[in-house]
Amino acid sequence: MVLYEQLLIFSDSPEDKMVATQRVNPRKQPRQQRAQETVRAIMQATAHILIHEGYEKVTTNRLAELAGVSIGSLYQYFPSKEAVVAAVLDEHADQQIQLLAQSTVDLRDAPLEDSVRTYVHAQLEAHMMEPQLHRVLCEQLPRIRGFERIQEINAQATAMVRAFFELHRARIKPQNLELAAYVCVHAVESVTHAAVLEREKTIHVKELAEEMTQMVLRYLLDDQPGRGAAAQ
Amino acid sequence: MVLYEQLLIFSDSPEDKMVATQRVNPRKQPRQQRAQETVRAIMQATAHILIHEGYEKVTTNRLAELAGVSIGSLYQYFPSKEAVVAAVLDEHADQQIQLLAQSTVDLRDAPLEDSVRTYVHAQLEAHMMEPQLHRVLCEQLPRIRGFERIQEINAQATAMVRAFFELHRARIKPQNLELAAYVCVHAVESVTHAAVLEREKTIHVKELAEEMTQMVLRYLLDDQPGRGAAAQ
Amino acid sequence: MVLYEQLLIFSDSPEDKMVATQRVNPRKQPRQQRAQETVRAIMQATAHILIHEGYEKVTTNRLAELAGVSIGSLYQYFPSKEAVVAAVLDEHADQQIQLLAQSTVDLRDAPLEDSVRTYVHAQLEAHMMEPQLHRVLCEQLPRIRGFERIQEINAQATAMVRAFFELHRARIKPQNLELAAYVCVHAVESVTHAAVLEREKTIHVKELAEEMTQMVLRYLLDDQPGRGAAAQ
Amino acid sequence: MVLYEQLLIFSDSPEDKMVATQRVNPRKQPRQQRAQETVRAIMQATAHILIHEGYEKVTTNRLAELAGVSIGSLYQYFPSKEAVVAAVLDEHADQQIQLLAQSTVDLRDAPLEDSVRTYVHAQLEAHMMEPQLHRVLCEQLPRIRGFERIQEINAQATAMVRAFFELHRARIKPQNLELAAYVCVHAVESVTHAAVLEREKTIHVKELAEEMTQMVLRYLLDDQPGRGAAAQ
DNA sequence: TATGAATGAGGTTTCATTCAT
DNA sequence: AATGAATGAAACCTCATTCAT
Repeated sequence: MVLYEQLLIFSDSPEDKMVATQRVNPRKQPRQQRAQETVRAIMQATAHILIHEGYEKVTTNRLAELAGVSIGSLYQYFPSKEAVVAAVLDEHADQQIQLLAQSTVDLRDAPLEDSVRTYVHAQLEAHMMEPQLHRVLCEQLPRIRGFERIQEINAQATAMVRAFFELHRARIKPQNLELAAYVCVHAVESVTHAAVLEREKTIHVKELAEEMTQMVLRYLLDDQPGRGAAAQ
Repeated sequence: MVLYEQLLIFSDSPEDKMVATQRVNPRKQPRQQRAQETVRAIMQATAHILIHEGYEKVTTNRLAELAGVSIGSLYQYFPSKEAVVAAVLDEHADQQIQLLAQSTVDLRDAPLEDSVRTYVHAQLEAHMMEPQLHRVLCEQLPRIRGFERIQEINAQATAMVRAFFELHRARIKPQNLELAAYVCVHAVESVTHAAVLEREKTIHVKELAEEMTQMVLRYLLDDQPGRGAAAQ
Repeated sequence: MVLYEQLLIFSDSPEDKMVATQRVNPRKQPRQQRAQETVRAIMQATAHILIHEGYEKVTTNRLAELAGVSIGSLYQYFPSKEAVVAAVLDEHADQQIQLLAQSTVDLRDAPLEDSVRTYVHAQLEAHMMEPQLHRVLCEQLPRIRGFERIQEINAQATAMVRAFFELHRARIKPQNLELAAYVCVHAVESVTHAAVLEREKTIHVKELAEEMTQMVLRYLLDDQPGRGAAAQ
Repeated sequence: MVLYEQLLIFSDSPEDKMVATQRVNPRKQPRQQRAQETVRAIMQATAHILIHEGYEKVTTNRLAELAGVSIGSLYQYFPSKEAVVAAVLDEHADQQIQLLAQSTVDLRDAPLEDSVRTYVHAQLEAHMMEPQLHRVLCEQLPRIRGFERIQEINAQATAMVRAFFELHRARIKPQNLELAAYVCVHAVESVTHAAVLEREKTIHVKELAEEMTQMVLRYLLDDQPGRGAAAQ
């Protein structure tokens, strides 16, 4: 439960999102169902163009056209082009966080080895949701808000992992748990990231996951129990 | 010498660069000194705007104005705005590669422990050259060409590291050297990357370097001789 | 009726024109009346500049300014400068064809002499509609699309005249009716053309028409009935 | 000899051309051989681009590059881009006129039938010299100077033909010789023109020539002696 | 005389956004 | 609420021409 509770910090509750959105979006909230559909259509159109044509091709007029609404309607619900893209980005990030949170529920009592393995797999899965959208958001959108969000997520993940390490402090070799958590989180996140973004699947995902698990465990532990079972 | 020779593969010789540049740049090469100065001024202006105002503020007219040349002169040497930015990017990447190559000369006969430590430090140093420019190139320019270049560099680094692992195969635990090299290169590169990009220097560089070194070594080796000596 | 039906082939019906225009014009069609007026204003401005200043002076900014609309509005309805000019050209050509078609209605049962005379006069009248615009379109616009259109029109006119000759084959001397039609159509068209374009009206139009009629008739017929009546 | 002498009016003598060129070209005349070659290279480059890419693609920088000279050298001998094109146009027109003049030497004592036939053939040949260049000059260059030159040439040809008609007035039916000459010259010129410009050689040149000859002769003469002999 | 670097006015076009309907 | 016509600042880029070397 440790992880679950921590992760919920990331995930904005619906109310939070309203507030957050309102910061970027002074426009009225869609109340009627028709309006909700309009917003959805716009965001889908945005994702579609991002995936298939890239950020440069995202223009508000095109978004509206593809969404089948008028440009005026778009500006009823989004205050600017950036706000539209940010909404798509947020939705994707939220989905990732949800997945990560769900995957790491109830790790409190698990052995360290299993927890690490589960975390690594959760990261991989999270990166592999809608990989095309993920790719374009990572590659092309740092300037909108992506970078901050990723750093923010990683910072929270580091805090969580560090807290988790505290529970197992006795077995863990590195003295500086903060630093150890930082290194582990970033190493796992970015190897995962790189693996997902490289289109050619020369890298077998399961093998990669196990290798990362090994790296983290060997780094953390002096003794390596259960290693034989885990080795590929 | 192993590393040195391999790394020189990255670094385009001046002649290669002429050719490569020409592929993106159908414009004439500056022959007279005056023209060389023009090109330099444009690239410096570009770096300056990238650092201080971001990519969105890079416009050809502003570049020319800041460089103190006419817009026409810019287009004599660069076929497009993207080409100017790409040139800056290339120059920076080349400098990084040079540094990495120089730092890892003569690792052939060194013990594995020292080699890894040297490599990690070289990565850190390479990322810390002109960190502001580095930051903006990483954050804002993936779409120009940065992503491909980074992947390319990492791919070559992986090949190099893998070849290096072969030399020490006897001591190395992971069976799949390709995968091991992949994981190590990406982990080191991206932890480094993340550390450099986070502005707040809460992370002490030397400590971080040592931690990454430990992670890699423990991952690779069954025995950890000299670990006491390496610890700071 | 022969001529009338044939000529209607030239004249695109409104629906056809929509389609044809769309091929050159990926922009949206004006739906509201306001938009129609905008399009009209742009085309009138274009004609005005073409007539009074020539093609070189046609720039999109000037067109928009003279039309009293913004440059953006111009690009809402025309994809390029050339498209604007092409639209003006098409409209003029269509008007000419309409005139020619109307003038040659019901020639089926007329004697050859009258038919030829009517055709010659129709050509003259067609060339004399908006002669200034006609002049500049002919002189300065072959590269937009004018040349193809003229050749196309002449090709269709040749087919029509040839079919007409077949009806009178018995009286017609030249054996190769295709060739005869080709020569007659081009001769009449281009003498007319030259006469209209020469500003100085040293040439009296009526006389010229009669002379061309004589040329064609004498070329076609062995006997020249009614020539005395027609002679000037 | 009548035609020959008249035609020489068209053809500028070398001295005249110097003068004429100087009107458009205040630059120094090439004296050294090297300079002559420069001028030649520029004009050839111009013709090449005109033929293969059209007028829009003619830019002074490209001309200089293709000619293998510096842009500065181009401006030593031509005062403007238009002057370069005009020089090519003039050279071509002069060549056409030369050909026409040579072809119609010694028509003074020939029978009218032969003279007309010779004239028609001469027109055809004149239009078929370098047809690609001819085509582009006619289609794309009216605005430089082409139109005036063509009208001018036709005006002189009309004068000549009219003078020729005077010699044969007794046999010629049309009363208004000026008008008759006008019609004949333009009809022949433009049918020829159209035939040459239509790329598909569906029209057999010899047949066409004979047909035009017949048209002119039948128009001019009441009796048609030797017509049987002429018909192919 | 020849070179080619430099110029910069001015061209075409885009696109985020507004606002009358 | 929805529409879509209109806006216009501002982007990119060309190319005829000049002039220092």
